[in-house]
Amino acid sequence: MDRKVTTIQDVARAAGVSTATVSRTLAKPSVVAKTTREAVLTAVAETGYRVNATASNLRRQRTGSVIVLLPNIANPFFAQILAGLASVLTPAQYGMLIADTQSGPDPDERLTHYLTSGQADGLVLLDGTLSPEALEIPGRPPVVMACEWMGRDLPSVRVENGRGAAMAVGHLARLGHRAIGHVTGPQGNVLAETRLKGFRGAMEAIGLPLHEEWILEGDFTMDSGAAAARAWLTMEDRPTALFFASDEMAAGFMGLVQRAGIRVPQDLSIVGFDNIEIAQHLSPALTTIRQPRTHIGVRAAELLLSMIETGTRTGPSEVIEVEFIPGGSAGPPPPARS
Amino acid sequence: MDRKVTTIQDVARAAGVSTATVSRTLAKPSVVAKTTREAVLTAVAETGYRVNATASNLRRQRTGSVIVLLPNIANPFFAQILAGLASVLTPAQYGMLIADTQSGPDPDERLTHYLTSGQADGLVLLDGTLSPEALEIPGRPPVVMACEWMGRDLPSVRVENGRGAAMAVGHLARLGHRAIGHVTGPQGNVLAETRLKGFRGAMEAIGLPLHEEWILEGDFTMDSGAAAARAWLTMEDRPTALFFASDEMAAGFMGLVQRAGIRVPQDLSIVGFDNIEIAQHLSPALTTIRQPRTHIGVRAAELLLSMIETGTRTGPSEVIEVEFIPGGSAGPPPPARS
DNA sequence: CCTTCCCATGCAAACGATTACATGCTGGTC
DNA sequence: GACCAGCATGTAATCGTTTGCATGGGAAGG
Repeated sequence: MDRKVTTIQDVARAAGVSTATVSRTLAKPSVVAKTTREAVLTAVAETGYRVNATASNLRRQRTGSVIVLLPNIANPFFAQILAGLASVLTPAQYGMLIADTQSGPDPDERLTHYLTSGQADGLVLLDGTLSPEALEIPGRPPVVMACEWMGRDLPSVRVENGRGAAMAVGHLARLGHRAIGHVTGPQGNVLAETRLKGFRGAMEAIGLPLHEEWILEGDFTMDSGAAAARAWLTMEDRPTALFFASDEMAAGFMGLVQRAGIRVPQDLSIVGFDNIEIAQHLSPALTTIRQPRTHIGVRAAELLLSMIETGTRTGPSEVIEVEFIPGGSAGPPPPARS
Repeated sequence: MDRKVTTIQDVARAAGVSTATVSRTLAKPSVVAKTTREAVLTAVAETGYRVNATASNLRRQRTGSVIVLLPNIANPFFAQILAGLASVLTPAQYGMLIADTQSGPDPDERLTHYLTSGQADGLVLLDGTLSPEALEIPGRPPVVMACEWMGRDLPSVRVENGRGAAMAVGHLARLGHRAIGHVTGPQGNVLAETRLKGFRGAMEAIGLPLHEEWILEGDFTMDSGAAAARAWLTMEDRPTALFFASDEMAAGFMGLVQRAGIRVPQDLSIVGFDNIEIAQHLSPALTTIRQPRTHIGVRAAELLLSMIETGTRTGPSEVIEVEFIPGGSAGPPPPARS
């Protein structure tokens, strides 16, 4: 029966029309007469015809898919952004191709590869550590960055990172903390740097002393949060509160210091960033800054689709609001010793 | 310059050969003479030619991509499996298309769609709740299931779920627990049912009493773990230990009972399943059963690729070992009251 | 020197759709 | 009745590759 795939020719024969009419019936039903339209649709149903996407794409000079390039697929942080992207791309009939920049030897080379391979009509870039030069390819498809950003001409969708940091510091200061530290993201990462700058700015604005040794470097992972915890435990003069550039680091830190007998928030206050799912299920629940990741994905996808449709290479960037999420991990500082 | 894309014709002209030779040079370099091969490669480099994947796929009757169909993209549990899949598919020059079954109205319809749309050469299925009938499509591409399974003819890659449950129960029993409960995954899920069966089997084998009211239903999420915690807190006769069908539920449960003043493991012992990243960063670290998710993804991808290459629709299933991960969340039961 | 064979290459037909352009028909207007 | 407009449909070129078959030339063997 269905041994060979049915083509548009088969449908045309069955309906007694030309292939052109079949194609038109499926693409713009309004231009064909009602009777023929019905005949064609019946023939389609009978033969079980499905249009061959590859052939269609070849003729229409498009691919029908979008590549999402992220630093590391295994990082659950991106899962929700992917969900947001998919919720827009799927209804718009675009496939979502996932690739990461870490698995190969040269991340920039991967980007170039995907930009020139013609495998996609557009690209969503979630890795801000790539070099902007890799994007300077004539005739490349449109690119949108999400979460991170670089250069000024590349459209991006991101949150108010600096303001989030300021909200965290402000909250801790209002609780009475004066000795506030920060655990950063990886050096060279624009998110990490912006949050650090936001932290410094807020400390200065409030008039709190800034101890450079209270700024610990992390890389957004739980393990690096735990490493920061080990460093904090050995400090002679410890900050009474810490703002983390990511919830993952905050969680890794909190777990380790709790196992070392430190009480949160009685001995130490903690504020994270992102509001990942586990945050509210920790004990105590994590006080954090919410970053609406699904929404970021949605907006990035919408932006990219509009660029694909209009053929633009550049577009407006969008900055999305953050929200303060109170938890139990931040409280008043312990009474001063000595 | 690069206004129009360069085609194989341009390269052929530049190298002074036919398009056939160019194609052969790129596909099987061994069949063309050394001198011509070099001339072609030079021309390719000069013109910046990239083969048009769509045209190539059309001619070769393939798509060069694989669809991964999962219940919910936002679930971080799948992120590591995706990483495993990608680590095999990318080097093999296959694109990885991601789609979920939840976003549309009818999950089965989505599966049918992807099986018939001819958008992929193969499909990795991570959702075992779909009906097997949806797979009975003549001429469909090969399908491999990962983590879950259904039917007997569909190849799958999964872990020893029953054995993992038995390991958990055995550990708790050796610590002295006799009152052991279980929080299950969602009804109808094959993983949930197998782990539940493993739990019942182990309890019986060891000779421990089974209280049906100590078997709480969850759905693998942290929220459902928290809900189970609320139920446990209201129980008059509480189990002293709980085995959870997922780490997420265990984490959600532990957070809530800890905030209610319960001490883990002094008052209650907890064992999870999966060994998600957060497990070892909780306080106490979660005792759990490790499921090597990256490896599952790797094996599933390898299996699928071999099926694509050989044109088989069926293949061997594979069951991967689990590993007991000791943590701090399981300890001896509290001394009996009254 | 003549076969025979094989190797490297070219020719041209697919792959399956879309769409600009041509055509034929219907119906309205003067 | 002639003419024109406009609509529905058909014809055929095209998208960029891959690959079965044909071809030509050189080497090897007699």
